[in-house]
Amino acid sequence: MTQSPEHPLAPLIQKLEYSGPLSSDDRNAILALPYTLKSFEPHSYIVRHGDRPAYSCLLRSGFAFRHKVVADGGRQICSIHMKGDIVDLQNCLLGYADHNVQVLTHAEVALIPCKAVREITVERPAVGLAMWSDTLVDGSIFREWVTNVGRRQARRRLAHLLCEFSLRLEAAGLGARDHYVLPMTQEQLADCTGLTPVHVNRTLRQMDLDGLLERTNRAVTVNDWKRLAEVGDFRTDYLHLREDQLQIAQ
Amino acid sequence: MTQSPEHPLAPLIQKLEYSGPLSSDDRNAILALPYTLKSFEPHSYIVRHGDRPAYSCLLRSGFAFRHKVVADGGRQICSIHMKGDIVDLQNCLLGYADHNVQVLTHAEVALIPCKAVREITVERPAVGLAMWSDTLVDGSIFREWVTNVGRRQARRRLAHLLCEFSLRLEAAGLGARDHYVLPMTQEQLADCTGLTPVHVNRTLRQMDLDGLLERTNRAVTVNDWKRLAEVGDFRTDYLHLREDQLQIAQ
DNA sequence: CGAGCGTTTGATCGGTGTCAAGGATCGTGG
DNA sequence: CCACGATCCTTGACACCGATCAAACGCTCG
Repeated sequence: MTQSPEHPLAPLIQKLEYSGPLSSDDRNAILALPYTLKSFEPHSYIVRHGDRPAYSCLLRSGFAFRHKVVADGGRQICSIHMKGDIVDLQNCLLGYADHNVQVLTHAEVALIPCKAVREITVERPAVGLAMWSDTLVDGSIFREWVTNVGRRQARRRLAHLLCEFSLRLEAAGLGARDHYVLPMTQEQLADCTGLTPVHVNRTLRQMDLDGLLERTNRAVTVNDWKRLAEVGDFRTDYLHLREDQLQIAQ
Repeated sequence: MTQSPEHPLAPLIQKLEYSGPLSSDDRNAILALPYTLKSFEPHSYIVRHGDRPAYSCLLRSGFAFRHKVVADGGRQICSIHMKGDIVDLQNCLLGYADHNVQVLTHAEVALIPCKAVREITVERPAVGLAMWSDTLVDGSIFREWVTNVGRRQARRRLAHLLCEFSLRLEAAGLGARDHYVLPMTQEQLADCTGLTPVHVNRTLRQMDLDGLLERTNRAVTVNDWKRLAEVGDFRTDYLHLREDQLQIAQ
């Protein structure tokens, strides 16, 4: 994206500008936030259910996911996060973590003190509004996941999930909607969709046979995005992306 | 609750103080927000998917729910709302509604212009933080719903939903956790849990037979709340209620 | 080359959906 | 005060989607 070495907090600006451009004062205030850099090994936890973290984590590279564990040991993944996402913004205001956050791959993170997050929202209301907007988009995505898991059949569910990834990766500049790297195992896909790994395997295989997509290792190639979106009952609106972030007309 | 006639926006203060007390200046600023009163007949829509509303709706009485419709006509309810909830705060910042909001019962609502909502967050940062917190709690509840619908069996799912209602109603001063009025049909419970009405009926009946609860019309009596919480794999933490709002020790 | 992890596949099981019909309750109007 | 219709609840028989169990296969990385 950038030739010059990127400021560690630059992805945050990019993300917060999803809801509209910020003034240069606002951008500078974001870049002036205090932070500590940290990296996480694959599968390690950023936050555990019950923690009372003093920092917010900005994902600078890699992928992370939120999940909860139920009584019988089952796991449900509630969301996937990528570069630019703040994965535990809520802990700053709510005090304790109500779920786990774990990295998928190796990940680079910037830790921003909660206190600084609260302060910037007071001193620069536009930044506060942008963060609030980001939280609202998060909520919108959760609603779509409730719907996906609650009311769609396996095939649609998986297609929907793949469509969501493709657009979010595209918007974040991490891939193209019809060809991208998805660093998730079938077991993790199962935990996103409330299915079992076995059934995810069969369903993906069938979609593959039907020519909907091709899989090589973890790369996904979508042959006909529009068709996949139809199968997945997928609408882009809930992602609340800007027009110019959706490069190809849907 | 109050002897003197309550200010129409008072429930909003009560709700925003879930995350901590506000100063009297902040409270007065809230009460000074412009608003219009409106009532909705049972089953009528407050907001439809795709709308671009200019107002936020504060629920003053009655119940409402958010829902989405999928390709085959199925409906998924994403959340239930009660007195004090702002049911479409997100539209103020995000521009358009990504889902439907419908009332369950007759409901009294106060419409607050989006502009006024944005302004108060700038002028009174503490109010902005409280609204943001409220959005974050919303998100937490959505995550729990994803988990509930994705990874729990029908019996646990329903028990969990009933536990959530009981605590939220108790916190809002609308009932006791072991006895309350739930104005939902079994079809609506099914749409909350991703089940069919028939299966909800059978499952509730079995819970009734097992002595977990008693149902008369729409009133629910919980015989042993702790046991219901166990069946529902229910933890209170995700609701982010204050200690003093949970009257009975869990 | 072997271990470990993830993927693939088959056989069978079970929880929930579907279809269908009857019963209860409640508001409304004669 | 009763009749009626509408809506919701209840129940049974059966079907099916996805879960479970088990085993083999294929990468990839020491």
